Amino acid sequence: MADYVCVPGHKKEIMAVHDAMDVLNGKWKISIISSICYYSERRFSDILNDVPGISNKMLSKELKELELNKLISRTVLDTQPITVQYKLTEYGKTLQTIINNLADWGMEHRKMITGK
Amino acid sequence: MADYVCVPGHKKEIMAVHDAMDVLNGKWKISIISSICYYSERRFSDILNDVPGISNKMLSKELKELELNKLISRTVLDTQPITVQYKLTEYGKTLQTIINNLADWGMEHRKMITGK
DNA sequence: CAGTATCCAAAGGGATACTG
DNA sequence: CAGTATCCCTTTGGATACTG
Repeated sequence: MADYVCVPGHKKEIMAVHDAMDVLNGKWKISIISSICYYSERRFSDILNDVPGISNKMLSKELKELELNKLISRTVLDTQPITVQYKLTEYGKTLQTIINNLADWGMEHRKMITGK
Repeated sequence: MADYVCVPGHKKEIMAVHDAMDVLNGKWKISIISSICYYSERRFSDILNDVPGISNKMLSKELKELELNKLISRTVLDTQPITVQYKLTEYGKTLQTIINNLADWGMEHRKMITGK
C-alpha cells in the first residue's frame, strides 16, 4: 500500500473516455459510423451490407440513437421507392480521427493474429 | 441507383474497424484499458473505483478477455493479502493513441452537451 | 427500398454472499 | 485484497413476416 494508490490527476481523462463511450456504446455503433464515414453518404441497405452480421432491426435502432446524438443526419430522397441517405454531421466528422486510428490499429492487429 | 452504390475501395477500412472492435467489445473494455493506461499500473480495486458502475463480476470477466488478447498483463505480488497489478503490454500500449483521442473527444463532447 | 412488429432464445449484467 | 459463485431479472438481438 504505497504510492501506486489512486493518483487523482487522471480521473478526468478516464471520465472523458467514459463520456465518449457513452455515446459510442452498443455492439455496432462504431462500425456503422465507419461505414458512413468512409463513403461520406450511405444508404440503409448499404450499411447492412458493410457491417458483417448486423440485422435490420439493430441497424435501425442504432441509427436512431446516433441521429439523436447529432452524429449523423438522415435525409429521405423522393425517389420511387424512397431512398434514405445517412451522412456524418459536422459534429460526427470530429470522430474521423478516432475512426482512422481504429482502422489503422485493426489492420495491424489482423496482421498480428493471422500471418504475422 | 447510381454511383453512390458500393465503392469496393473502402471495404478494407471498414473491416479493419470491425476487427479492432472485435477485441475492444463489451460495455467496459475501453474504460478499463484507459484506467490502466493513465496510471501505467493499476490494481483490481482501483479499476473498480475508476470505472463508474462496473461490478466486480464484470471487471473480472473483461480483464480476463483483455489478458487473453495480450493487451494487458496480470502480476500477483506476494504481499499479505495479495496484490494484483494490471499493466498494458507492449502491444496494449499501441492503443494509447486511440485512448487519448477518445479522451479528447469525450472532453469536447461533455462541453457541448453541458454548458457549451 | 427502408424500415416496423412480434416472438422468443441467449447473453448481459446487477446484487449478494462467499473464499483463499 | 482479489476474485468466484449463484440467483435472477433485463437487454440484446436473430428470424421471420409485414407495410408504405
